[in-house]
Amino acid sequence: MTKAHRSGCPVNLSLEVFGDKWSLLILRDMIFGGRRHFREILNGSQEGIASNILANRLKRLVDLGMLTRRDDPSHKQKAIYRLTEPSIELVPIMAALGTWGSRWLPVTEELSIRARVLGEGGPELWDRFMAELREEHLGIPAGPAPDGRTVRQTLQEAYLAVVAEAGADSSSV
Amino acid sequence: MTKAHRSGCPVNLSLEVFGDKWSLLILRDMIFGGRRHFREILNGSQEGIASNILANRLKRLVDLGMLTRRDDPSHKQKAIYRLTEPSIELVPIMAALGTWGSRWLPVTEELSIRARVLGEGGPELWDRFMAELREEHLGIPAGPAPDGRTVRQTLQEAYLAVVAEAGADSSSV
DNA sequence: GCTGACTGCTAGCAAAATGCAATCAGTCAA
DNA sequence: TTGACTGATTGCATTTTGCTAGCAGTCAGC
Repeated sequence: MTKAHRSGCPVNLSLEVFGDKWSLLILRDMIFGGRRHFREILNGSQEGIASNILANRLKRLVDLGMLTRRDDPSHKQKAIYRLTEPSIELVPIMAALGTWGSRWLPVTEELSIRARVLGEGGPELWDRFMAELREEHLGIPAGPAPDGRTVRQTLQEAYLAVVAEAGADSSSV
Repeated sequence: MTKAHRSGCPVNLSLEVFGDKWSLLILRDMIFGGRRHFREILNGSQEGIASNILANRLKRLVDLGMLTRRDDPSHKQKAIYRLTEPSIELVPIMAALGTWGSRWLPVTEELSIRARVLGEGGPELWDRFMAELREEHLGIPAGPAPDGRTVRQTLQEAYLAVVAEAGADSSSV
């Protein structure tokens, strides 16, 4: 099943895992948006992923060990997708991508504020965020938050502040 | 010509620039391998890019402002591709990708030693490397190297040390 | 001059991936 | 029993990729 790798270079192998247009966006929504169900990801995506692509990518990411899939006890047809340690450790990459994109690309203020806050927080904030993701997805206690708020809450508040300041109408996330 | 963006999210926009299987590898070879000519990239690539894909990607990266193209005075048909400030600032992303890939994927020791050294060097080393790239590609003096060697030389020496230790036959880069 | 290696880059074509819309069978609350 | 919802699947047109071959022009050496 596993196709041969093009090379043993870490950058290349990383690209073989998430070097397509969708995989990293799915992981982004799971990491920052807290999404864990198929429909949550499908409908919550700003970019509008197609359901067949999403199904394909979820399967692939599970096969690659980036996600795990389990049945949701509350609904026999529902599946819960969880991050694994490798995907949790994408946080620094997400931060680097967000910082770079915010600097050089035509980002919108609402959608880049999280990236900026995370980037400015530096490795300490990333570590804290990863600890919280481990608690959420792997059941490993993270301990109390230094400032009483989770990192995701902090990011969300920054986002909401921008939205409120920017104007009136907005609803997502 | 410019197609509409899927969203203003920095991660998404970054992926629209280099979220394919080849663009980032081309930039990797230019950054770490010092390659600046079409054939250098084509033949030096461990992964074996096809010439039409390379031509397409180079054109695209120039259009996007990630590279510049100029004629080589030494040969009327030769072109020199140079990094721009945005692509030079991919160094932290490359470092993060390299660190993550080295930890979680089946990398080869020879091809991952550079990533490890760069990752362990941290932001100071990245800054120094970027300064050297600015000198090389933009003509902005970098000042003397702290230890008398360029970062690329340091990485290359680490690579050669691994190759020498590992066995006998090797030639690339 | 002539040759032969080299320059960036194209052409042709099969295979694979993507995008889009419709649809599926099963589940659950009301 | 209805109707909304679950994670997917199907079919089909379009786009992208991968591979092989080849292009016209350039240059060094003889």
